[in-house]
Amino acid sequence: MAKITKQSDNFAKWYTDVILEADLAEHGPVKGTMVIKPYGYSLWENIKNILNNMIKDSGHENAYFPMFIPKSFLEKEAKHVEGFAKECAVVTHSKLISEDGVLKVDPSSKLEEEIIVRPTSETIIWHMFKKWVTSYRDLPIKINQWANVVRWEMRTRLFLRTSEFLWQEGHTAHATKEEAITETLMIVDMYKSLFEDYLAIPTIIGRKSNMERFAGADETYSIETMMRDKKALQAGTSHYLGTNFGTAFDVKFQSKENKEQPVFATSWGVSTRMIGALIMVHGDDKGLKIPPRIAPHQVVIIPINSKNEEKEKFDNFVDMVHSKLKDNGMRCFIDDSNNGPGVKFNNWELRGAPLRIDIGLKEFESGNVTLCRRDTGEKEEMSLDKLSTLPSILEDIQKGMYDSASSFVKENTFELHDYSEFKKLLSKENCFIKAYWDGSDDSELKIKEETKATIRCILEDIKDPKLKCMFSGKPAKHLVVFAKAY
RNA sequence: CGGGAUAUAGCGUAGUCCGGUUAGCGCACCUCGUUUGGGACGAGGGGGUCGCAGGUUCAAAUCCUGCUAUCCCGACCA
Repeated sequence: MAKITKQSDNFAKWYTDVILEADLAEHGPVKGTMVIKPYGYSLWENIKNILNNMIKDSGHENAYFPMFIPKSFLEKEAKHVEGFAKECAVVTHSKLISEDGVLKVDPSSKLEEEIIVRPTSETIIWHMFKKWVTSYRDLPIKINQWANVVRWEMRTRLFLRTSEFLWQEGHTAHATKEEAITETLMIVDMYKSLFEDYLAIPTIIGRKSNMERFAGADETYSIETMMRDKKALQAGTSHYLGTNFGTAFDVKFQSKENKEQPVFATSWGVSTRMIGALIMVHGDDKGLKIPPRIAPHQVVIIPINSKNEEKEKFDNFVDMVHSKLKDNGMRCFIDDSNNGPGVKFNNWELRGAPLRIDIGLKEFESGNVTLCRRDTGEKEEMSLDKLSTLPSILEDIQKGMYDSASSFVKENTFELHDYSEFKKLLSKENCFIKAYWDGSDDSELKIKEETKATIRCILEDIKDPKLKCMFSGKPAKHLVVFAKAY
C-alpha cells in the first residue's frame, strides 16, 4: 500500500492520493469523468438518503426529467445561456458507420435540432411547468430530481469539478414572490443542517454578489465552507429565480381574482462536490476521517492471529461481537482479508472509519475487545457489555469533529478594514476575511486581480453611512467574506 | 483555446543522447510454505503489439516525419 503525500507537502496531491488510495473513486477514460467506487458511492448514498428524507419531509416530490434538452430551450433565458454556453456537451448526430474498420460519425444522421446534454435542468423543467400550471390551484409545484449533469470543464478534479457529476436539483414554482423567497431560504437552512449535523462541516451562509450569482437568478444564496488549506469551497446553492424562467417559458396562472399573473421560481442543489468538502475539511495525514452519521462502516472489526488452534471458537467470538454491534444499530464490518494487522489498521485509518475494534488472542481469552478511535487514536480495552455504549461514543466523535472544524474556521477568519493589511495577510496565508464592500463589480474585480481572493458571500447589508468600503473608501453597502476559492 | 512537457506490464520507472543478446528493476498480482498486537518473509511464477501510423536501416523502445492521448501552467467554472 502506497503512502499518501503529507498535507503540508502538497495539499492538492494529498487530496488526490487520499481519494485513490481510500478507494473512493478513480478517473474515467474520458477527461474529467469519474468512476465512483463502491466505498465512495456508499458514502454518497448515506448522504443522499438523509437529504432525500429532508427534501420529502419539507413537502417536495421526486421526479425525473430527461437528460437531453433541445438547444432552443437554452436560448430562452438570456443570462442563463450566457452562463452555460461555454461548457455544454452537444449531441449533433445519431449514427456511426464503420469504414474499413474505423468508426465514423455518419454525416447523414445529422440532427435537425442539436441536443444539449443538461448542464442543469431549469429550461426543460420550466418547459414542462408551462403545461402544468394554469390556475393558482396548481401552485406551488415543488419538485426535486436526483440526476447527473454535464458541464464541460477545462480543469477537473475528482469530486470537486468533474465533467459529469451527480446531484439533486430542486425546482419550485410559486404564486408569490414572498413564498418563493421563503422557499429559497428554507432550503438554505436545510442544507445548513445537512452540513453541520451530518457532515460535521461548519457553514457560512450568505448571498452571492452580482458576479458570483447563478446565471438566470435574481438572488443566489450559497453554503460556503473552509477547507484545511483555508481555501473556500462553495458546497451548495439555493437560487431565487424571480419570474425570469416563468417569463422566458411563458408560464402564467390565473389568480383567485381571475387575473393573469407571473410565476415565481426557485432552484437549488448540492452535488458530489460535498464529498470533496468532506475530505478536505476532516482529512489528515493518515487519510480520510468520516463523520459517524454518514460513515459507510461506523465500526470495523479487525480479527488478529485468527489462526490459533481454536479457530472456530475464535471466529464465533468475532461474529458474536459483530452481531452485538448490529443489534445496537451500528453499521459494522469485519475485515477478514488476508492482510496483516498493521496493513488493516493503516487501511481503515486511511478510509476514515470512526471506530475500530481489534480482536486477537488476548481479547479472545479475556472476553474483552480493544477499541480504537480514528479521531484521537486512543485505544482502550472494554468488556462486551460496554459495546452498547458505542453509539454514544460515535455521537461524541461526530460532535468532536464538528467542534474542531468549527474552531479551525474561527481561528482562520479575520475582520479587516484596511486594504493594505488585507493584501499583506492574503499574500502570507489563505484565510477568510470579513470586510466592508461598496457593492460595485469594479471593486470586486480589482481585489480579485490583485489578491486572487473573491467575495464568497454577503453576510449583512450596511445602513450606517460612516462605514466605508475597504477598497474604494466609498460608503459600504455590505459586510462580505473574502477568500481564495476552489 | 495559448505556453511547456511526457508517452516502456495494473502502477512507478531504467534503457533513448551514442541503433546491436531474450527490454531491466521496484510495487502490485498468482502458487506453496512460514507468519499475524502498527505498512511481514522465503521460494517459485505469470504478465510488454515499448502511445498510433509511416519512413531510414542488415537491424529501431532508441534516428526522422506525421498523428493521437495525457499531465502541468494560463483564460473559464458548482
